[in-house]
Amino acid sequence: MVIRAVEVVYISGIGAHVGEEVEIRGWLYNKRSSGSIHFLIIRDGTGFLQAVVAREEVPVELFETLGALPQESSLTATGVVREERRAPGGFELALKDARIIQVASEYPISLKEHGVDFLMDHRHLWIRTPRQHAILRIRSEVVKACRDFLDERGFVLLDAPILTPAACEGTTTLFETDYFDRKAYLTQSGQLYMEAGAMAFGRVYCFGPTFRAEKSKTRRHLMEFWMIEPEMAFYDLDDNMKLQEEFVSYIVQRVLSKRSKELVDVLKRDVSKLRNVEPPFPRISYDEAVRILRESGVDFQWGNDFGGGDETILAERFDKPVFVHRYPAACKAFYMKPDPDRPEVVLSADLLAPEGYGEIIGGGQRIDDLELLEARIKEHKLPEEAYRWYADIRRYGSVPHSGFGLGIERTVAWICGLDHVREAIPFPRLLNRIYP
RNA sequence: UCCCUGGUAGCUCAAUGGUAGAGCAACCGGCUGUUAACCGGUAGGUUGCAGGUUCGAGACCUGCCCAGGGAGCCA
Repeated sequence: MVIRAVEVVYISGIGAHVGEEVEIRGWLYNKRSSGSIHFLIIRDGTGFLQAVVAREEVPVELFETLGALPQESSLTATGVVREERRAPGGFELALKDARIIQVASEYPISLKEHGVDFLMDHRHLWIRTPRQHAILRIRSEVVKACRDFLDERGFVLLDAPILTPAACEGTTTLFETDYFDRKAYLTQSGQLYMEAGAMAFGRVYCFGPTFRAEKSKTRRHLMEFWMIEPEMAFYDLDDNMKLQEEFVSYIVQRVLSKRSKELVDVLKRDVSKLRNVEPPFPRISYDEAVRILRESGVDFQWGNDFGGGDETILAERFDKPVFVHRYPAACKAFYMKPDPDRPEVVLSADLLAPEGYGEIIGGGQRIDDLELLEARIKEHKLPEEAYRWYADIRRYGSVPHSGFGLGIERTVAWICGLDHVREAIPFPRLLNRIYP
């Protein structure tokens, strides 16, 4: 049994150990020196702490070793915690002893500015910095909030497969792979499987990566992104939107209450724009959206889908996320239920985030009539055999049902105020970029 | 696939068609409260690649490669 002389603590909880001798374990983030006194900034994953090394208080060899230690070297340090106004964070460690675990090679990421390409090539190291910590911690909180919200309401997590036999929506380009001499595709949505799940469990959701082989090159696109997709039996379009606004509000308020430090201190986010994200959200129809665009001087043809610029114009009209419902059927996937009052539009709703972050949710009520679904599968020239199980859902106890998919990275980018979704995921897959 | 912008030291960037430079990082030295510490010094270059124009090209022209932003498509 190892007997430790001092308690090992994490920097995040250092304030509870003032006056005590503790050990911290981590990496050298930065150091400064005045000749006879070194200031080591040590990070341990939970935070950053300044350790003070005074020449007269440690052995000469240790003083010199620490003074020459390269950035990101790993070490343990022991000393007494004290409050100190001059130290970043308000506390510091009066270092008594340290053990170097590894002397790092020359570290590529300096504390000065770097370009995006360079940082992306070093993403595995970039995630060690405070800004990336803030973003990725918020991502972690967003995911937890999503799951807590649904779990508390009795939803069942039902994981969807990633390898699929055919396109879910038949529109976007899929990544193809070999499945023992047959073709298989990386999923672009778990929704179809969730519809089966909703008929089994009532309310379900899946959460996982989805893949789109589109050659998109914008700040809103990733080839691989994470989506949470709830699906509810006996929900119509209005029930669906009501759930969504509660869901999104819950996520935003959770991040505001648990991660405001990251949001405000590190990311400098203007949180006043997030505070009023509470139900209800405004709802406009596709027709109204077209009217708004035309009033704004956009030459927009009824029947087209909105572009990124159009979405920004619409979202700018409101200080909350806004629903755009009842799109033309031609814009949407084959399984969307037509509006009984106007068959040329479907009972879909997209949720547009404010401040130009675009569509964060796409969803709608699904076709529950077997004949109509089969007709749509034919119209879209989809392989009927592959969709046989999907049609079965309408064959055995069909009920009205709805669902939606929320894109995690776009949601995180919006909440954090990022200018690109690539920072909202630990290791982004971008067009022409699959390293690291 | 298309449009726009860019590619110079490890990194971030300068350089009227006329001797390729600075800051940071590295290395050597100095400094007892630093805050992306600071001060002095050393070293560091096939200017993305291939052609062309010119007495002379990092700069101008052509092609290609790579990256960034946007369009289309989407969450």
